[in-house]
Amino acid sequence: MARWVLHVDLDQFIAAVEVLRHPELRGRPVVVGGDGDPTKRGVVSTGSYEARAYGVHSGLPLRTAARRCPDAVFLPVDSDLYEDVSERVMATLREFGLVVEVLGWDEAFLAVDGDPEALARRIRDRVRAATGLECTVGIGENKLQAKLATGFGKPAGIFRLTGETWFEVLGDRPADALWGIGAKTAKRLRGLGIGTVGELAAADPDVLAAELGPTTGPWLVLLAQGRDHSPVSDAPHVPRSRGRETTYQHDLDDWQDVRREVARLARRVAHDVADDGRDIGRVIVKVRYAPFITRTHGRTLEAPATAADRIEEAALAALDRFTERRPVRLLGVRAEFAR
DNA sequence: TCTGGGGTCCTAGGACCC
DNA sequence: TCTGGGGTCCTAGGACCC
Repeated sequence: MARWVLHVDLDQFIAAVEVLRHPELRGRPVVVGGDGDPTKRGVVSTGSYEARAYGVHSGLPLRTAARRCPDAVFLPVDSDLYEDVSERVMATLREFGLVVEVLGWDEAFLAVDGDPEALARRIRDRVRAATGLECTVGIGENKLQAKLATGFGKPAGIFRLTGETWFEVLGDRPADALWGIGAKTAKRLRGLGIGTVGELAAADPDVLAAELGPTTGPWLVLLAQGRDHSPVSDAPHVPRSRGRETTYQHDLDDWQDVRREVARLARRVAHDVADDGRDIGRVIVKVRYAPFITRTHGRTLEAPATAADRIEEAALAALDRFTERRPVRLLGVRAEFAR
């Protein structure tokens, strides 16, 4: 087991990629999201640091972003481009001959020995030379520490967080500073008198097990203590499911349209999974009614299959389990691989 | 005209079985 | 006198992350 874990995280990745191909935008507030039209339904994928200064962050509705930062340049999401650039970044990381675990487009863990700061600097320089992109490197004794460290190194910095400095750095921070605790869990914890990372680290795992579940409760305590034994792994990822969903610019009122759209999404999913030849065991349909009420129903296939007809059939059968006929703003179809 | 799209994992309740 | 108890599977929903 390597002594150190590095977490490499590209700075404002999507916005940075767009600035690379539109150099005239450097230094301006750039917001990437949806189809680039901030009057439509959609959210911000990434804002440049200049945009973030106006309170424009990932997940913010585009319309709100346009109000907060009217001078921003709005651009559509170009997934294919980001995928290509991401591949180049990951290839650059693999050149170091270490175990590299990729996490999404713009993050990776590396298992390393030796002087981690020296290696972090070399990585940062290599990524910049190869792609023109800046990254931040977090250093820890495990993935959790490394991941949290990165937040303190941004932008373009290097930060080390260990068992020794964990509580000094994080002890007084709110629990949702941790990787895996969001707003909802933080609120439930506050209801139990647990506000900070330090308080969570000292909590009774049995009490949290009773409150939050047998796995989640004790895991949260370990999380707050900065403990994590999960290995850095470069094993290829085997997907569990594949789905497609669409938010409509105008709600669908006619159930005939809903049926047609579900069939279309199902065939798209079938096309997506056709190449890898793995059987589908179950199909789940998601309906988000206006204003924002989401329901799901699924259908297990009689026998696992790959044929588009079977997947469409299962999706329509799942759709039949929805009884409410109210306006629909989003439809989704997800196929789960058998086994 | 607030609130994307692609995922993963966990929980809880009911069915079912011995 | 109440009417076990445990295990597993299935399903819908919740929460989180990038």
